[in-house]
Amino acid sequence: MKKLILIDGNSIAYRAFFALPLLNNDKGVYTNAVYGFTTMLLKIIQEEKPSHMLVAFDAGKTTFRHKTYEEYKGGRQKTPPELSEQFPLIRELLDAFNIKRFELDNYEADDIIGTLSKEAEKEKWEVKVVSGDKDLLQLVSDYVTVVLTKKGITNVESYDEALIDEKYGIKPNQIIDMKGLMGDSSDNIPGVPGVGEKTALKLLKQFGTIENVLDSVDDVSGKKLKEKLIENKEQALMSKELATIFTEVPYNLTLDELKFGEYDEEKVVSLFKELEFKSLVDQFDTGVSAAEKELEELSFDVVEEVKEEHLATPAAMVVEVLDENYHQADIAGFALVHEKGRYFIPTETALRSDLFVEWAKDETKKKWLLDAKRGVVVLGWKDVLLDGVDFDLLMASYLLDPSHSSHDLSDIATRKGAKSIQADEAVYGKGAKRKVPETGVLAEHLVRKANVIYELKEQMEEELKKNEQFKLFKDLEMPLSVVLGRMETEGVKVDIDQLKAMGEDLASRLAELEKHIHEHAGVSFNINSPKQLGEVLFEKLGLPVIKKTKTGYSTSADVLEKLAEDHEIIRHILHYRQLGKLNSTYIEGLVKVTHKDTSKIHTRFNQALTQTGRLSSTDPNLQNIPIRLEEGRKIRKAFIPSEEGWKILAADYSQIELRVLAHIAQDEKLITAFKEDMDIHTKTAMDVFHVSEEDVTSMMRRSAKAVNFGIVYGISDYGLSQSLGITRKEAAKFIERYLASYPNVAEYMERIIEEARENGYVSTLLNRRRYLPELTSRNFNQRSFAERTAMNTPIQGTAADIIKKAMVEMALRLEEANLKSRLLLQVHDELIFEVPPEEVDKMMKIVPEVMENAVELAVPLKVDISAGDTWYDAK
DNA sequence: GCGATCAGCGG
DNA sequence: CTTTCGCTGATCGCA
Repeated sequence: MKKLILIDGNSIAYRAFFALPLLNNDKGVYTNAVYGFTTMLLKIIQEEKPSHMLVAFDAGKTTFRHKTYEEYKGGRQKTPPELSEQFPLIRELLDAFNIKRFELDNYEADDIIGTLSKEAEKEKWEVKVVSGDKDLLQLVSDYVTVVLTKKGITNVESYDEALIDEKYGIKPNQIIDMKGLMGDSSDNIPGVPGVGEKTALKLLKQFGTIENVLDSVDDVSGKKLKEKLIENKEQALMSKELATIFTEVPYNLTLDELKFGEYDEEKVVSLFKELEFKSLVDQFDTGVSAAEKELEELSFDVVEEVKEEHLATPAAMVVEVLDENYHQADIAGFALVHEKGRYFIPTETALRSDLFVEWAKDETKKKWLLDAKRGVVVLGWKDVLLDGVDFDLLMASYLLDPSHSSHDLSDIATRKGAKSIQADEAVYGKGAKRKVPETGVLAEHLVRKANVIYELKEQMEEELKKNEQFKLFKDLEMPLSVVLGRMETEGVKVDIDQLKAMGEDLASRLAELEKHIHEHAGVSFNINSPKQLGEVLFEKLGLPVIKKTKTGYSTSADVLEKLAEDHEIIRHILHYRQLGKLNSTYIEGLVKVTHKDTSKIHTRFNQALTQTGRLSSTDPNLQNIPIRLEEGRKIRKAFIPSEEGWKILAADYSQIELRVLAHIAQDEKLITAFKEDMDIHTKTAMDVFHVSEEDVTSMMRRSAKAVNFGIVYGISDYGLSQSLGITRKEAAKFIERYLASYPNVAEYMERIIEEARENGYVSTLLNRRRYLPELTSRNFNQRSFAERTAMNTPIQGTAADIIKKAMVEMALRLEEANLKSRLLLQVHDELIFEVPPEEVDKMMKIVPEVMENAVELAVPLKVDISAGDTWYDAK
């Protein structure tokens, strides 16, 4: 049975506004109407569990009713600004809940609601109309009830025909007659003077309709009343007309589009947080989360010995690892769900079973997982090969919408309307308290997880196909996860002794620097504490305060550099910072994660995190090993091949993002520049400053480079001003000049924003998507950010697509050619391999060829490659 | 033991 | 008032 809720948005917002004191959040935004609206909404959702929902709003000031009666709604107080500023927030709220909202020029919310309720009624849907306006009662029928607010906002009363009869003694369709007679001061509907509710009802009980009253006016008792009725005949009829809800509003919605159900819980909670609806955040976290929902019964078997019947294809599979870091981690257990049943298999039972191990490595046995790489790698460490991964729910969820910060199975289940399951955190606990629960609890949880994967596979693939992302999913990200898994498991060899030697050197130099700094300061303090350092510099030494953070003085490097002339201590501090960073993050950090026996580092690439499609690397992050300063670059000397005599080979795309930009903007100037393999920053300087190549100064090139940098990373004029040390205005002018020099780029920037606003998302060459709802935000910062994102994501994302494609292709080539060379790392535009000496020449040819031909663009892709004994030497 | 804050590395 | 991101480490206040 379908159940449609129709909400009179304006009416409820008004009610909420006047019912509640003027709350505001710490940014000074009034939120009381939003709050009231939200509580009402949550209550309705919880109590009514609607399948469909719509909130209607009044559109402009005038409606078709004004043609009938100019003074319609005349004399009304203007909407207080404290309320009108809350409407955009209410809209945002509804969007977060994925509730359709609708307004239409010339019509009131009532008319929209009336039209849709009639429509739904025809389909025999149950309809609930929510409003504070009694006018709506005219819509009540066998299928339609009207919920009116009584006092406050959540105190409501549901009107069906019986209740209307009880209260007024009339039928719903007589409400308009009642209004016609008695009028409505709030809408400035005149009615018949002297007739109030009592008289109106009395007349209607006797005559049924206004028309009948007027026709039989002679039978009306009371001389005065009779006169008034005759005198105001036209006015009464007009008033009835005004009060009549128009039920044939032209609209372009189908009832199905009003479907309510899936929405982004995170988005809602984050909006609540922004609005400071603390109680709602709490209530929401527990009240709507899967944890509190009653879980349906689910039968399953605990496998004691793996038999044929436990293994089928396709099968949803859970390989549970509690440690966040899955390298060399313990497996808590397995679950399999397929057509033959649902099973929990204890770790040992599975791993000692030849049947299971054979099934796992059989690529014809299709497995569906969440985070396949995790499963593959953890089993790999136990020498169990997992092949035949046919579907990865994590990748699917990420590609469909990368914006979700959690791709925890319970969150995906909630979002996608699958059977709800408990969050891992609720089952295992978090932080130090995280532990494996008793077997029964664990088994059930894992089986439920596998069950959800099984349930969602088709739906997710359909969604991917609908978005034309299936190829991206199946031919790029899925194979890539296998490649990444191998890279992670292989690891990178580290010369630990060298690392330690560098550490000792750094430690002694740091001690020396510390001594100097304390002497200069005349006091011993912790240099690593920005708080203490700030006190010393700005209070004790009285240096000028250049920038403040929200908790105190800023002591960041750019601030310190400005103070370098003022005091000798600054140089030492900067140097201390530099060495300290190297020592703690890179030396100590890397030593800590280097495997004792093998001297290898196993990072993890997160393939489902960034909004642009880039990878990230953790535990440790091997994508930010120093290179710019020689001192730091030396760290790379410690990254060595894992086998004697092998080489490290590094291949990086030259200016891949700007080449991608040239391609998508189809900018002839840029395309030519790349075809001729010019130095792109020099070229940009030439174009922006209108000078010839010889006249480009280093300052010009630096500025041009910063602008190019800004284009690639989507920074603001403020960001550019910071990086160039100029004013925001000057930075804005630079950008302007850049865009004037490359009109096609300017056109692209405008086009992509427009397109994103229309579609709600931007996409990359290979159809990766990023949704940008903030493009319509009323908040300048949010909107500007979304606009820069719209411009930048197709560029950075396409570059990510390209290198990912090259990686998959490369893995294939290595296998086909039976090469021993191994891909070790990816650093956004760079691939690092280790290569046996006899393959170096071959690889120096193959790698650039594969990378440069990963896709075909309007410009050539260029790859620089070099080999050396260490990562440092591969430059 | 945890989260917030500041700082700094890479692309 | 806040302006590429993602990751890590040190400090500090709080429980």
